[in-house]
Order: sequence, then C-alpha cells, then structure tokens
Amino acid sequence: MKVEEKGARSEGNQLLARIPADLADPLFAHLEPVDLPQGLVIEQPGEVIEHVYFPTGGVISVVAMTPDGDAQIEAGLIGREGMSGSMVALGTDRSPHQTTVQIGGTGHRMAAARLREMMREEVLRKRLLRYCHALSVQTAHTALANAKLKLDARLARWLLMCHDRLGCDEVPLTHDFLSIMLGVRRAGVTVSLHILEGQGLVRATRGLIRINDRAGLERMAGGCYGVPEAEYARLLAA
Amino acid sequence: MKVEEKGARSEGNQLLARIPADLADPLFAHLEPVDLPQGLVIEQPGEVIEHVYFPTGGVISVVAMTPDGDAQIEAGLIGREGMSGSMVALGTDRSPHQTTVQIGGTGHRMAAARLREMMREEVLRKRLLRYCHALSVQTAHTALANAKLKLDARLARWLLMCHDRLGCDEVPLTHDFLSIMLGVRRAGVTVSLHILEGQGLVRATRGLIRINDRAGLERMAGGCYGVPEAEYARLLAA
DNA sequence: TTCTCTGTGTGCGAGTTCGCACGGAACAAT
DNA sequence: ATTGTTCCGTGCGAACTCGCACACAGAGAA
Repeated sequence: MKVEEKGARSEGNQLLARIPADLADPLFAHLEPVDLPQGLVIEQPGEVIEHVYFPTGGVISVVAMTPDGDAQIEAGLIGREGMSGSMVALGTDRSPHQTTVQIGGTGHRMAAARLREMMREEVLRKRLLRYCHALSVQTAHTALANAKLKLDARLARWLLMCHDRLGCDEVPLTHDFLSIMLGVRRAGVTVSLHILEGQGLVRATRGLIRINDRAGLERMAGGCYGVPEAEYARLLAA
Repeated sequence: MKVEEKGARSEGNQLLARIPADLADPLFAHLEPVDLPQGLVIEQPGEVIEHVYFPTGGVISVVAMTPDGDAQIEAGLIGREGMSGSMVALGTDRSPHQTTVQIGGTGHRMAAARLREMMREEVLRKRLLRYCHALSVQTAHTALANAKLKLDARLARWLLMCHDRLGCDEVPLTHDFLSIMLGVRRAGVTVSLHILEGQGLVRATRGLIRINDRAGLERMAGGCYGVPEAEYARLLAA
C-alpha cells in the first residue's frame, strides 16, 4: 500500500521524483493534491505567492506583462517536469508575472512557507535551483524565438514544448489561446496552423490540435527548440 | 587604509555591497581585480565556467543562441548591479549561452569553485539567488519586448538598460553591435536611431550614443522598461 | 428544433522589418 | 597625403504581420 502510494506520488512530477526516501516522506507530508482547471490563476503580479504547484498533468504558463497589462507574452511553460513559483526557491515571495493554468490537469501544491523550510535540505535545494536555471534557459530561448523566428516556427516550437509536457498527442487549445501566448493575431495562428497541417505535421480540429510528426515540427522550429530541453535533461533527467 | 580599500571594493559592484563585514573579508580575499576589455568572451556555450565576474564598470551581455549559432539574441544585460555566471549560483558549471563584454570596463572575478564554497553563507546565498530572480525577470521582459515592441522602442529600452549600468550618458557602441544584440539589421538600427534623434532623445555620433532625455526614452519604450528594474530595486537595492 | 455562443476560415490594405546593395565619411596606420 | 578599414546613411522590392471585418460551422441551451 505504502509502496503504491509512493510510486504514484513520485511518478507524477519529475522534480519530486528521484528524491531520497528519507527526504521524500516529510516533503510529501506537506504536499496537497489539487486539481488544476484550465484558466485558474495561480499567481498575480505583485501579489504574495501562497502556494507553489507541482503539476502531474496539464500545462501552466508564466506570462510576462507590462504594468498596465496591455502587452503580454508567455515567458515560461511548466508541466510535470517542473513547478510554479520558482521565485520562492530564489528567495522572494512575489514576482511581476502572472501564472495561469493553460491546459487543465492535476498536481500537488505546497505552502510557500513550507517550501522555504524544506529548501534547507541540500538535496532538494540543489534540485530546485537547477530547475530555476533550466527555466531561465527556456525563457532566454523564448526571447530568441520571439525575435528571430516566423510565426510558423514559433508555433511549432510551442507545440513541441506542450507535447513534451503532456505526454499525449492531443493538445486541447483554441487558436485564440495560442494567439495570446505567442503575442500575435488569432487569424495569424489559423494561417500558421494550416501551414503545419499542409505539411502533415499536425491535424487541427475545433479546440484540439493533434501532433502527428514531432521530427517535422522540430525541423520547422529551426534550432530554437531543443536547447532548454537538453539543459533540463542534463541537470534533472530521471 | 583598510577602510579606504574596503570602501572602494564594496562601492564598485552593487551585489557585493551591503555584505556584512565579517563575511566581506573572506569574500574579498577570493576576488581578483580584472580588466574587462570590449569583446572579451567570458563564457562559451557548453564550456565549464572557471570564473564569475562582478563588473564595476562596463556592460556584459548574455547571448542565447541556437546550437549552430546562426540565430542569436541578447537575453541578459549585466553591469555593476550584477554578476556573470549566475548559473554557478544555481548549481551548474556551464550553460548553453555565450557571455561577452559589450562595453569595456573593470571588475572583480572569483573562481567558480570559490563561489560555490562561499554560497554556504546564507547572507551571500540569499543575495545572489535574489539576483538570479531579478535577472530572469529581465530576460522575461526581453522576450516580451522582442515579441511586442517595434524596433524604436526596443532600442530605447536597450539604451535605458545600458544607461542604468554605465552611470554615464555616453554609450560607446556601433550600430553593428546594437543590431546583433537586438537581432535586427544594422540598417534598421540606423533608421531607428534617427527616429530617437529626431525627438531629441539621443544624439549619435560615430561609435557613440549620448543619452539626452531618459524620460523620453522611457516613454518610447512603452511600459516594457522598468519592471525588471523595479524588481531589482525591491530585492537588492543598496 | 431553433437559437446563440464560441471557435474557425478568409480577405484586404497598411505598416514594419528584411535582405541586399552601394555611396560617403571618419579614423588609423603608413 | 594616401590607403585601408570601419562605420554610417540611404534606397528598393519582398516578406511578414497587423488590424479590421465578415462568413461559416459545430456545440450546447432553450
């Protein structure tokens, strides 16, 4: 019974996996399973972060925005490989970003204060800080992609990142949502999706995109996909 | 004598300032003053980082690139408010980014191994980790600017960030250099600079840009400047 | 069934940046 | 003074995205 529990809880989130048993027990004692419905706002800019979330499914996204909110863009994508609230691990209790659930799923959460306590454990601290690095590499390459890639390629990259985190070929998202994440027009997403479809890389139906050809998408993303993923694998792979 | 030394060394770099005396002494024992000539490559993608640098003048920039190097963009700007090699503080000895000296200056450096030891000190660790957070906020807003701003505004933002770090109204850079950082054509930079000049915000001569009107530049940058700076001030201001 | 809302497909003019290419101007070295 | 190099100004067609606007379709509610 105990073993099953443990297997289940540690398989879900890859950051929490590979934690030695003696540390895992107190750690999981502070974790609370939660549902992560699409649209849930996890962090608001400037507001104190009460909980950090370790998804086991679905996708969370960190959105950078101007203070007035009239410009916004996705700066980080988080799934079962990571956690929300990485800035808590870095020693602050808030950030200027907004964090929301992009694709509904499940996960565990922990009070930010508990996490701060648990960070005294070197094993956990090392692991979470390395994740912070991996996340910032991801953000840097998003900046690169935003500056240098055409919409098709950015879309391909985004779908790949989502695909990694979902572990499933079906991404339940509307063009509208994608346009906000990529910071472009909704119509532009429609057209770019047609291009991907035309090459047989994906298949889009109402509110759902099915990934058909990962390798093709990677080619389309032209070198801007892969670096953050490799960095994560190097530092945190199971 | 001792006092002067200490004053000089702690004033130069803002991250190293405000360190309690008992910690500062061992810390500074491991620091070595260095010259930072323009063009110096501080970190190469994938190569082990031997030293971290704490500038006291000049500007260092972190460049994200594709593995083949055919697309690159500045993902982070570092001056006397920060340090290079933040990933060492996060527990890894390399990164996929390239780090070079943008504008020549001076600074101190420390062996990465020494920094890892010194990070056991909570005061220093806290401070450096907070800086990592501030830097990642900067990167996120670079991603935002790259996606949503026109070239004029991005240029304005970049000049502001440089101005902050130089503490001097003269930025010694060529259009060519700027074009690489911003990931655009050199000719585009020329045109955008004319726009800024036309509004009396800057004055450009051969290889040198003089900042005339900060407030005007901030207006031009349209809300994408300021958030990372405020976050730094909140967490690390002297 | 019918209505209504959300999601998707499409078209068109305008603005921005690109890629390329060339002329001129300032500076350094000889 | 001349030469070579770097840096800056400019022009033009192509490509991409924008902003707006409208039509259609699937899904759920009445």
